[in-house]
Amino acid sequence: MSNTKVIKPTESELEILQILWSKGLATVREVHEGLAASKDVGYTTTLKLMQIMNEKGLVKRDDSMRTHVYQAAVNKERTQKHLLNKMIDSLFGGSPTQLVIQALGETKASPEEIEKIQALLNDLKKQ
Amino acid sequence: MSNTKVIKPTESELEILQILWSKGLATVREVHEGLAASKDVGYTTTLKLMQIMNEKGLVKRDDSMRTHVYQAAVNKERTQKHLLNKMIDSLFGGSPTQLVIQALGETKASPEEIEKIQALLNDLKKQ
DNA sequence: CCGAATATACGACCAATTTCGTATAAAGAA
DNA sequence: TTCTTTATACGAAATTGGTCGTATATTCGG
Repeated sequence: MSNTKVIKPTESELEILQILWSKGLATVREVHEGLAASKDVGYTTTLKLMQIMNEKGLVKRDDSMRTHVYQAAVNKERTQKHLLNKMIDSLFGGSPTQLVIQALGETKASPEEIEKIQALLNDLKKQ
Repeated sequence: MSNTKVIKPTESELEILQILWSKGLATVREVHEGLAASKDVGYTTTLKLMQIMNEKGLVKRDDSMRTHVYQAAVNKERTQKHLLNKMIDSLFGGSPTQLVIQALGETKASPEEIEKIQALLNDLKKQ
């Protein structure tokens, strides 16, 4: 009953999910305006993409009104985690540590953020 | 003169690069056997892929012998970093910290590895 | 009521990726 | 030498992701 499906959004789908995750509910027009802010794309392209995402189960929609209202159907953290794990496996030989080291290597992380991570690490060591 | 090229290997190309990075030098047959261990694929498919990668400059090959010998032409760390940054942008709102937190969240990192990361963080804080 | 604006549906196209069949040449075994 | 195995080259089908045009319906302003 839970979400054991394979999550594999494409690049474009991820962009749309980003917007839906931040907005919660959104119409195609709203999502499209979000996309159009950073790239050049036609309205029907966005529409089609979202229709396909609906078929795939990546989003849900309320089509009881003429203007459909969409929302993400996949959990943000779970999706992040899933893709992250894929990358860890395929690029970092299964070692999350290697990935973390690379990610921190050239980072612009602020001191506060660094301390947040340190706190997390201390917790991890304890158990 | 240096490697400012856009690195964008596909999924399959990444699998092949993994093998080349670990082996250093390898023939198509060797790479193919590596791939075939985990997925079902024909020999000529692997061959074709590697030929294309050669054209793209992702690998180099020595074809002075009948059996060509390949090696990766792109740097492993640079490739990792590049793809990591892409993921940070597209999935974690540009925050490497968020990615790190997710990656550490459910990790199987050993105490030694955690300390390695902590040492790195201390260095980062200093400068 | 009528025309413009705005919505969804849907088919079709294009480019990139992946797949493999087949041709051909070289090497090895008998 | 002759048959089998093992290489590479190459063409082409199949798939997938992304793009958009066009048809059609609904809503809205005047």
